[in-house]
Parts: sequence; C-alpha cells; structure tokens
Amino acid sequence: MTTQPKPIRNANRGETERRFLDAAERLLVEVGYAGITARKLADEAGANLGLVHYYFGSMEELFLQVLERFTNQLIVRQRAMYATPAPYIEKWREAMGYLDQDRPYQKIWFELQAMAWNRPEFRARVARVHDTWREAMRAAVAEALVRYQLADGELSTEAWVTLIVTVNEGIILERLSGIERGHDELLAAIDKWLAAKERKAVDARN
Amino acid sequence: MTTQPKPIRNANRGETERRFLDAAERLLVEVGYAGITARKLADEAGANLGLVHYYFGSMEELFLQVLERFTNQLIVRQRAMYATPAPYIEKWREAMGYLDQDRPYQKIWFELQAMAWNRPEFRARVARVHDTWREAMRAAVAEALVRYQLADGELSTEAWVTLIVTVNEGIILERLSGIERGHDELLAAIDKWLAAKERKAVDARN
DNA sequence: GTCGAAATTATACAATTGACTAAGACGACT
DNA sequence: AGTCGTCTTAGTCAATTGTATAATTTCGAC
Repeated sequence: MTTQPKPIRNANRGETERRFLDAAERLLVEVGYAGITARKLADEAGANLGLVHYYFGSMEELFLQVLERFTNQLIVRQRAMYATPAPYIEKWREAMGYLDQDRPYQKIWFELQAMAWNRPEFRARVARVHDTWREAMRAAVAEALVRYQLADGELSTEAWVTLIVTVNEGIILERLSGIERGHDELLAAIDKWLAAKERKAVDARN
Repeated sequence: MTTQPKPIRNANRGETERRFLDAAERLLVEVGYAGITARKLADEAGANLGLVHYYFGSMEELFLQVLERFTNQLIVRQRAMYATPAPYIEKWREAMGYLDQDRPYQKIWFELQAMAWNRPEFRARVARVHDTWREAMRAAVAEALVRYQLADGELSTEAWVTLIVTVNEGIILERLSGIERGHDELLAAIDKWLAAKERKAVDARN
C-alpha cells in the first residue's frame, strides 16, 4: 500500500501555476486586462501556451484565480494592519504609505475591479472583499472615534468608514489617470488633524 | 460658380456618426469597453460594418470620439450646475441626485477611464476633464466655505475640493461593484450637516 | 431624368484569438 | 533499469478580429 496520504504531484505544478498568476499580475499593470491574451501570458510566464489550457482550462478561470489569490493577499494585509493595538493615526499613516508605494498593486486591484464590472461572478467576489475590508477597519475606526472624542459627532462609525474608504478609492482612481492635484494637501491636512487629536488623547491619559 | 460655401454632404452623415457614438455608449454600459467589437457596434447602431472604417477609420479613433463627445457633455453639465448663484447645499443636492439617477452615465464614464489607464492619449484627455471639473467646483466651494464659516478651518479650498471629488468617485466605484453599504448613511449625515450650516447662514443674514 | 458625389452594402482578407490534441519528456517510485 | 502518471511541447483548429475594397444605392443639383 502506498502510504502517501495524497497523490504525488510533480513539484513543478504549483510552481508553474504560480508563474502564470504572477505573469498575469504583471500584465495587468503593463497592458490592462483587455490586452492580455493567452500567448502574451505564456510568453510573460516563460511557459508554453498549451499550459494555460492544461492548468486553468480557460482564460476566464485563470483570471478568476488571479482575482482570488490577489484579494486573499489584500485581505491578509488589511487585517494585519488594523488588528494591531497601535493608535489609529499609526494605522492611517501606514495605509497612506501603501498608497504612495504600491502603485502596481493598486493598478492590479483596479484592473480586476474594472473586469468585474462586466462579469457577475467577479463582481460578487469584489463586493465580498470590500465588505471584508470595511469589517477589518470598523473596530479600529470605532476605537479611534472614542479615543479622539468624535463618537458623539455627526457621523456614525459606518459613515466614517465609508468616508475613509471612498476617499482612498477616489485618490487611487485619480492617480491612475495621472491626477495628483490636491491629494498631498488633503492628506497632509488630515494627518495634521489626526496628530492633534492624538496629542490631545495622550495628554488626557496623563 | 457654385455658391455653396461648403461642399454639400448627404444629410445622413452626422446622423449616422451620432448613431455610432450612441451605440458605443450603450455598449459601454452593457458589456464594457473590452467587449465592444466593430461588428457588435455596427449591429447596435443598426448600420453596416463598413461604415466604421468609412466614418472613423479605426476603432481607436471611434473610441477617442466617444471620449471627446461624452466628456464635453460632462463638462457642460458640471459647469451649468456650479455656475448658478444658488447656495452650496442646493448644488450638493443636485449632484447627489445625479449620483442616484445617472447610473448608466457613470458606467460610461468609468469604462472610459478604465480604457484610459492603458492608453496615454486617452489618459491625457481624462486628466484634463478632471482638472476642468475641479475648476468648475472651486469657486462654488470657496463661496460655501465663507458662507458656512469654514474658511479658517483645517482644510484649504483645494483640499475640500479633493475631498468632495474623491468621495464621489469612491462611491461611484463601489456602486459599480454592487456595494452600497454606508453610502446613504454618509450622504444623509453630510446633507444634515450642510443643512444646519445653511440654516445658520440664513439666520445670520437676517 | 441625368449626373456625380456621398453614403451604404456586401464581401474579402490576413492576422489573431481561445481552445484542443497527440506525442514526447520528465521524474519519482519500484 | 523500467514503469507510470505528470508535465511539457509543438502544432492544429474553427471562430473572431479589425481593416480594406469594390460594387451598389441614395439623393440633391442641374
């Protein structure tokens, strides 16, 4: 009896699949989803065209796996960022750091979303990711509202989350079209405002 | 001597061109830019395939004209909205009305933007439209800041404009993926906040 | 009604597309 | 070394693509 609990597969399978998914992400950045063909993809992955069919069955399925893998990583990162006990301003600053550094990441994410606008199955996944993202934020924002004495203001936690998320998305969207006007100014003002709140919170604690 | 100042063209030329551009917009809503082919387009326009080449030369040129025409209309509407002497809250409410009613319009605009992410010529046009949009807003926002006693707050006019624009874009983006969570709540809170400011402004004037 | 330019149609074409298959290479096991 | 399933390759296929062109129709000016 073969004692292997699972059927042995050649070590290369996962490796090659990964190369395809990586290549797809690079091409999303370089040419956008509409410009990706099976041949370009195989070329970029340094693999044979036939493997697209062998591993994924179709381009549709491949894109779906790209979406799955990418959004999983996205969620992991978001959760890690918001789950720390650090005061909100630190999380905000980390998020703004991503906003500046991760341009390719953002291009991938928005290309996937644009693709999803016209594919119900993809849309559902994108919607779930958004929900998960908001959920990861909510506790941190709720905490911040208390810490910064905003809890009895005009905006509920849910409204604050919406405000924060949409501003972020809007900024990314504009940057994809080469628009940066006003971004730094707004973000600097928010940072300054948060810093003042944080200072006040620290003072009150002493 | 023929006294026609311009060579006579069949009356149908402009009409047919318009049918193509209209059809392209409908298809942007229905299937997205990546799903538009010359044949689908001719079919949707109720015209012959050959006319795409006859009138536009190429699909690229056709899309460019769609972008031009659409953004021109967009700018006209934005300018008209912000150029009135009405208090800011009315303009805000009108804009929020568009946000709810003009879903197809938004889909067209975002598809064109997604298309532009990977085409420098399109990107430049989109960037210019964004600038023009902000410009149209700026005066109205600056006025509002005075009227609502926010002029000496933490945010400059430019920062306020960025905030307003990005929140709008973020909301539209989320809705394209079927996400509506928190939108109404945030918008209602903003409306309430603006209404209070407006009331105060009217009272102070009496 | 005839003429000629403009508009429209039908058709053709080369190139590219996603999908598929048969044959061979590889690599871990006995 | 031999075996067997996995992986990889090269090549094929029908369908679709954007573009082009030749033939036809339309329609206002004369």
